[in-house]
Amino acid sequence: MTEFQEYGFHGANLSRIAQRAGIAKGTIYLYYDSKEALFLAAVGKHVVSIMGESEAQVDVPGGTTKELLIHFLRGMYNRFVDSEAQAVFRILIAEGDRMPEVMRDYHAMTVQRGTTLLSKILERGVARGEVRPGSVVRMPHVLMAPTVFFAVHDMMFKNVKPVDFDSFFEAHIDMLMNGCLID
Amino acid sequence: MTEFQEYGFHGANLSRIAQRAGIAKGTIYLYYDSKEALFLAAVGKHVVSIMGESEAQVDVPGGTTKELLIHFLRGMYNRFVDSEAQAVFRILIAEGDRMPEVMRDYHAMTVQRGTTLLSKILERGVARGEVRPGSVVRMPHVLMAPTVFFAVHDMMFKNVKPVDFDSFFEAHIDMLMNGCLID
DNA sequence: CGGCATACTGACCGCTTGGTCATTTTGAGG
DNA sequence: CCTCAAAATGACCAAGCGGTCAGTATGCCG
Repeated sequence: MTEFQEYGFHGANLSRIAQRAGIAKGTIYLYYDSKEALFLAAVGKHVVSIMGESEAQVDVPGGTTKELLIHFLRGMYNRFVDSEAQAVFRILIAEGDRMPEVMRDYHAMTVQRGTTLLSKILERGVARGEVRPGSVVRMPHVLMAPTVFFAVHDMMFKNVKPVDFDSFFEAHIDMLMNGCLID
Repeated sequence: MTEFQEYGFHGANLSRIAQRAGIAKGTIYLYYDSKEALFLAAVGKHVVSIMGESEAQVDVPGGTTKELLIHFLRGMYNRFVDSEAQAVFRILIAEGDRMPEVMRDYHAMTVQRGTTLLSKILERGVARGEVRPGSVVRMPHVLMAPTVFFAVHDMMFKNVKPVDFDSFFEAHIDMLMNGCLID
């Protein structure tokens, strides 16, 4: 995965992968038919592992909607800050077109799952009178958008001008709770 | 650019690039020293062109803060929906590490410029009593995060489960204006 | 210890491709 | 129509890499 992330699919070198793994190049072919098969296996494995963590998130504790949202979003940030998850994310942005079925899985494990859970939290919040019904409830994607932004910004500009996580998270929560305009 | 976007740096093929350009492979080397030089030139040119458009955005018309924000954000979405801008964005995510100085330029032309302008709008809004001061004003990144999310989602999942732009934009504006919680 | 199957190795092969350069084409000026 | 310099060409080369396979190491069992 590291090799693929650093060099991309074409740039990745099987001799180097073998070296990193502490085995000989030929050994790879005892377990995988081709470079592509190895690549798909590596990506697929990590997509599954993300699903596992996401699954655990579904068991949210009781509490106010605000608490639930903070808990859920913090979990998302944690997952994205993880460098292996970021490696998968990055490589799927770059080379996802070559593997539509992996992209379907990835979508199901990330966006689909995330919006589903957010919808549950929000609808529960509407029922409790804690959440204002409206377009945000119908499009929960916008609530997790800053998470993705942070991950992308981190990948691209970590060495140019990093963004402080705590301030960003605070602003994220502040925005989704109150907005920034006075009506 | 198209070739690099489709195959990545390593996967891009100079014969094919020449063919697309309607010239012979050798001709490339009359103008560029190497594949890398060609790549950097292509990316650099598009980074500059994005700067140009961004520059134009600085001339915001007068109006309420809400109007200014909508105008500014709509401009950002338009820029990101453009397929060439997306190609540059995608390739910089994938291969930005190999060209730190390009990344610095790109950061200046996008995030830096965007946050600077947003800050101006917000501070003006605070002065006019239209904007609630707080962490969002200090971290305007979160206001443009959904734009980046939309672009990334579009790149990755266009063929899996596209998101309707109008609904998304509406939710974005709704969130930044009002938040979604009732306090 | 010996026999044997399984796992592993890395030198090797053939193909692809970045890069070169002797040769050809172009077109401006006389 | 000729000359000649600048531009363009594409066959060619060398290097690198995905993939193979004959040979070697390992370790279980009788």
